[in-house]
Amino acid sequence: MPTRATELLRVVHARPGVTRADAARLIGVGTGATTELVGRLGQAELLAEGPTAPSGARGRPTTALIPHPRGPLIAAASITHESWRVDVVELGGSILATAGEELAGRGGDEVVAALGAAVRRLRHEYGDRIRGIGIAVPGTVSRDLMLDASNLGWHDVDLAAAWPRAEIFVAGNDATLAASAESRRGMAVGAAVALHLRIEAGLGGAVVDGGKVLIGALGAAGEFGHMPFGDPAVRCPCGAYGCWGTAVDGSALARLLGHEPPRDLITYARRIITSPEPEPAAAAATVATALGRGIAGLVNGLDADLVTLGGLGVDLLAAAPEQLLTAYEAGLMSFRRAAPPPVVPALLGDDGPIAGAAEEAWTALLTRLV
Amino acid sequence: MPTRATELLRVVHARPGVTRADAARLIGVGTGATTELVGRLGQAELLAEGPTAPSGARGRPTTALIPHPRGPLIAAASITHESWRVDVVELGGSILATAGEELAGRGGDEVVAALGAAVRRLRHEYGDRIRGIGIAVPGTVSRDLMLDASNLGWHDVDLAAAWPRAEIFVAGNDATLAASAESRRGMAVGAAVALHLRIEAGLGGAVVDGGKVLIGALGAAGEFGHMPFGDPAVRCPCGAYGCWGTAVDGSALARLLGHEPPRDLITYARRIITSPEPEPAAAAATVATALGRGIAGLVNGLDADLVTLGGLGVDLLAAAPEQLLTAYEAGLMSFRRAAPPPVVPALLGDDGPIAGAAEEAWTALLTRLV
DNA sequence: TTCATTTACTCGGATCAAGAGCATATTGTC
DNA sequence: GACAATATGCTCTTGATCCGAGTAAATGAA
Repeated sequence: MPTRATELLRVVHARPGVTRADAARLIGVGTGATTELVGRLGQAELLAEGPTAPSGARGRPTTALIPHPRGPLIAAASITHESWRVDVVELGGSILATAGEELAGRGGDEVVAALGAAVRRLRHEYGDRIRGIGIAVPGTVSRDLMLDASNLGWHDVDLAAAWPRAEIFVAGNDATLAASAESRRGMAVGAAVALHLRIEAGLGGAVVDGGKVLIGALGAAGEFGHMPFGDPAVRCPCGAYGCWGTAVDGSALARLLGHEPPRDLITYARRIITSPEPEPAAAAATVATALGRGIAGLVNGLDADLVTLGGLGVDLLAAAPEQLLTAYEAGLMSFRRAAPPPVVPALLGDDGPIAGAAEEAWTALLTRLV
Repeated sequence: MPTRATELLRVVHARPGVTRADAARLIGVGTGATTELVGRLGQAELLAEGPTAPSGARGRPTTALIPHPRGPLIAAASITHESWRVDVVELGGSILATAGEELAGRGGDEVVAALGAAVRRLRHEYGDRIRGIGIAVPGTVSRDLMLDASNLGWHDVDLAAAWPRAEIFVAGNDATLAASAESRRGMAVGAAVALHLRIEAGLGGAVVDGGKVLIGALGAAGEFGHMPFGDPAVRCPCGAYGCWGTAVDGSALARLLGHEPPRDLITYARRIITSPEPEPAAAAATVATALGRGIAGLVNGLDADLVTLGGLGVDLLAAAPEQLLTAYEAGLMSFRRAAPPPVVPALLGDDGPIAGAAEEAWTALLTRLV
């Protein structure tokens, strides 16, 4: 078991502003130990106590546990297909500062350098309070922090350059990190097994089991877009045939509509999906059906109790809910049909990846703060 | 973190006979703490010390840590499509006693009652040393320990009747538990993400991530047989279409060969797969291809670094390795093809499920032994 | 004002673990 | 056979953490 101090910090991170008495009950310690704990963590400049709104109940009033004004911070960054951003995040997830700009066609190393410069500026401002960084990227990250983002045409981009020798450095796929955020501060709080699917250029996702994101042996778990749920005749850029991703992303819409595959698949797909015209709508419905069927397969295999959708998945669910959910329920094993796991839009939307980067970095940091 | 005592017991369980000095290094304690720990656990009748083979190296010889002769035990049980069995398992996984018999067509409640009687006899023999039970079953187990085994025609069988009010009671699907065993004492030791697939009547499996088996929200994870990798025209008994299971089990062979689906799918399938005749061999090859393709999809999505096969999967791999592995590699994402995760027969074979039941029960027990 | 209720603080004791220093048991060398 | 080298085990001190019992403080209700 982690130490009581770590447990308390975790509780405050998960529920900032929790009352001291509630927190003590949650981690199961007596009032004596709580005094000692809160005192110690206050001395260490990790926690502070603030006033609580009067509860109206009897008894001595308690205080709220909040992040210390000089406490540690995490830099959370996100690179998307069109921009990058860095936030400074305190215990509990609040954002103290932010910076960012458009990619403007720059290459990966340039973008990482710009991001690194922003991190340095923030570290100058906040000093050693910023203890580490989490980065969400639209691609796969190897163990040695090299990024491959085929959609952006980036290969072997060294993420570590954003903050060499950082004490905490976590990087991950945007879909993976969005899933993490969704399970802690989004729709999937409390879900036993949450499945998050994110369609942007291609289909990615992640499984969160008991609050832990499955990262995979190489950090490439969640590439559900490359499961063969699709048309075996369609070749995927990955080299395999029948990949699900080729049936649900912008390239599928272009194929259905006889268009040339556009350069910006995401913007194109969003335009088609939200189009009121019958032909695009039919294509969207076809794609929604393929999405629903595949979701059912994943729910069958992974026994998820909640599915959250991000990116274009949200648009598809909004545009063709009937087709998506019908295909979904038809694909479920019969014993699941009585209570199909809900398929819902992710709560955090486009902030999911950066929020997840903050969560994962904070999780790593919390194990270090005694 | 778990207490040092628990850590030490875990080390001894994982590597019975480990030397005292090695164990101390593994859990990172000094010799002083080790003396105290081993003394305490010896007093508690959990560990004993035995002689070691002379190492030939200089220095004071150390002792081997072994289970205490009066230490706690676990009953591990397994029900298959043709028999049941109970083992008494000590710390470290050694089997002290065993009992079992054929099912002989009996119903689920009768079988559980017979198993329960065997457990009572063993408890009479070993007394309170037997602290709990783990049961592997060929079906799904709900949270309240009701078993559904459609292959045996059993529904709502109350497993708890085998030992009502047991201190430790874990039950699980045979494939899930075999995966657990394989990851601790089989081929998958050390794998980051191990995928285990088991074909018997239908296809089941499990994912082991960092030593932990994914159990799913309802305890039904690993039903990969119901992912739609198969022919969308084939209806699965589960109600969905295109389930992978329908493409790789005995029913697929029967369909390919134009046979009536036999009553005992497992024995039938094994006969077909191992047949030297060209027609059955071709059917087996077709099925092996479908298996390989689906495995690739799972590896892509879950980022496993090892795949172990159990049940008929072993026979298929032996009968048509070429077809299986070709389809497998063709289905992998291109970046994986340089080093495809190995697909190998499970080491524990038919003992996988019962060994997994023992592992899971021991894991549960180890958290309780101070 | 008084009491019930809830929470916070103080202090003694128990447990656990780390580390220094010393003791012990074996192998290898002279 | 004596001694050095090496590896391990034991004792004791110190410190951190945590629990529980008892006491004090702050609030609402009668």
